[in-house]
Amino acid sequence: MMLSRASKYAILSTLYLAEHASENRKISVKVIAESIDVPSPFLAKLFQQLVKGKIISSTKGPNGGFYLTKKNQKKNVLDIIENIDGLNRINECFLGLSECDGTNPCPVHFIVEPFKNSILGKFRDKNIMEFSQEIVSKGRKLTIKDISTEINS
Amino acid sequence: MMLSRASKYAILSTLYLAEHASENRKISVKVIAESIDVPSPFLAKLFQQLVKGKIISSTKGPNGGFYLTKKNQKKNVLDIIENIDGLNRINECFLGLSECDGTNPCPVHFIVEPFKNSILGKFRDKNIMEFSQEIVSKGRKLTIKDISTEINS
DNA sequence: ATATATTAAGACCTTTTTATCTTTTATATA
DNA sequence: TATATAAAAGATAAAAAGGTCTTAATATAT
Repeated sequence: MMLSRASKYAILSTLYLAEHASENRKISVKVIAESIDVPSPFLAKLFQQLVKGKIISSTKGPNGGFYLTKKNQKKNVLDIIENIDGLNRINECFLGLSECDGTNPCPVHFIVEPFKNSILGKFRDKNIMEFSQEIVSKGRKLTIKDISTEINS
Repeated sequence: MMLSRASKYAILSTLYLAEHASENRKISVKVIAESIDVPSPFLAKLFQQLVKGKIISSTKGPNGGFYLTKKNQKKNVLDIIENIDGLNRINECFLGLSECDGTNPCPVHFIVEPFKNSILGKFRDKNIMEFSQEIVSKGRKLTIKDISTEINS
């Protein structure tokens, strides 16, 4: 019931593309990596995979970079998670039981299950673009930059 | 917002002790490891740490093993998690944002937060013994044994 | 055409987590 | 008191996750 760091990076970066990139304003890994403070070679790998999965698009060369086509914009956050982590990970029992369901539930099953449905709904019901627009309209900042570490540097 | 495998093992094994062990019926790592299908040397390490953390107790030698004292029984599941994973891990933002709270929430903050409170409550409000009794009274089996893998072996 | 900017691909490294093995120590009991 | 049994301690190994680097391919602008 949790995302890998890779998935988190992928989600944040794809949402960044949704907000800032377009077919004629492609953005390079380097720029995104710096904006949301993610290691850029690692993000490059993830983006490669997302391109293969047809969740984002890319072109090489000058003024190249990553962006979302109309089709890409219809994908949702769960597609990103599925592409990077697979669906098993997010569906595993919170306490690690192999057989955990309504008939043989773990002690927290009936707390976890509604949450899982709710968050999976959130990740499925809006497409990337709608999801992004909601974030923008509410003025939210999505960054993993740690302010306290900046003070130390 | 997730438990390590180590924490899961520790929780299940401690609950096993709560149900099956007592001061005059100590149980060895080997027996527990087999019952709930956890690697026994790994569990031995975890138990060492839980003993140091005064969450479970042990005695060496013949008829030795692990068990819970009255004091141990008053500990709760969150104490186990804290001892093995620390509390940071379970408190991290679901999407990995460094600053995620009510004022600058991530897109799923208001879904995750109630869940987190609810599950932390569950892990804190009952002590180990009460938690275990609830499981037993409901006839639940806590195992990570995978039935499908047993067919293959 | 050529130079350049950028992704693609894949090998490689590091850290963390999970798991194992070996030796030492404590203790019950015969 | 000797012996067997079980945990404690710590060294080591394997696997997974996270991260880096180098080279190749390719699209674009000039």
